[in-house]
Amino acid sequence: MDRDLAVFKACSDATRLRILFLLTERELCVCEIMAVLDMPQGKISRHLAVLKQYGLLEDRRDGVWIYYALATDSSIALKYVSVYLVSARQVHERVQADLDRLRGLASEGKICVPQPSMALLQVDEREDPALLGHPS
Amino acid sequence: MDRDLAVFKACSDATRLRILFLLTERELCVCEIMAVLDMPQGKISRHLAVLKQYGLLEDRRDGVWIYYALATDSSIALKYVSVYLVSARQVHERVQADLDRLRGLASEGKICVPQPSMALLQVDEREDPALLGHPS
DNA sequence: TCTGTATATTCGTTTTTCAGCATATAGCCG
DNA sequence: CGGCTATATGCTGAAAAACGAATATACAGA
Repeated sequence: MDRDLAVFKACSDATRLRILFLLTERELCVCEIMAVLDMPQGKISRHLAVLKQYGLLEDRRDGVWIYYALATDSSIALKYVSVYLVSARQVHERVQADLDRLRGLASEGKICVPQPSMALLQVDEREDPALLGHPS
Repeated sequence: MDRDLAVFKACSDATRLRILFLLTERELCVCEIMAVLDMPQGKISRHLAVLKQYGLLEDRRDGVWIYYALATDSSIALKYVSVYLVSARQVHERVQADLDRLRGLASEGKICVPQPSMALLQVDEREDPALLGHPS
């Protein structure tokens, strides 16, 4: 039961709930979540750490980036929460807005794939965000 | 989404989760919950108030006693939590123990139904808990 | 109206949680 | 190695949550 309790604790914060909804779309790296929610990096990282510690998320490293994804049912409660997330994501406006923003980032080419370092780009080119492999 | 968040906040406390599991059995009055969980009255009342405020419970008064029951789906999250509660109650040992204790109280006649006041009973009879309409 | 019981609520304190800021770690690439 | 970037973590203060103990309210019955 403690494991289930941990799941509910993990879900009982607005930021974490928004993150969970975002991750129903696909796995995401920290900077993508930062960009969508427009929150400072430390805050996002800490919430991700909580979600991972409580068993809701798994992470994998790809070079410099760390991708987080919804964990595959590690407790009874998580199973039901997962179904809830998928069902409710079409209903809540704020979630819809977050998902739209995420897709917007992706279509602009701001996706987390290994790209040449920003340091390689000329200063002038930095003004065009489409050229960047990553959001700042 | 705020309503769903409230549901998760309500579930993110061990005592409240135990209360919710108990209420999957049937509606209960405060003193029954007190007896099963063996916790002080003020604590139980406050947690019930939180659960009610967050929309998970409804209450009705019957004379001196106030019965609490699971609310009928007031939000998306609550719908899934309700299904979770019913599914998980057979799995968790602590929940089983609580439910057993509840049924034990009921079979001993310690049920919340209007009964003659304890003051009416002779002092000697009080020693036999089966004679009491209510747990103390 | 007075007594006793069931429940709610207030108060003061302790614990937990969260945010912001700064700093540390780790990987990439030159 | 050294610089840059992505991410994690430590610290501190503020806000929220939870508790125990005491008090208040509401109802029943004589």
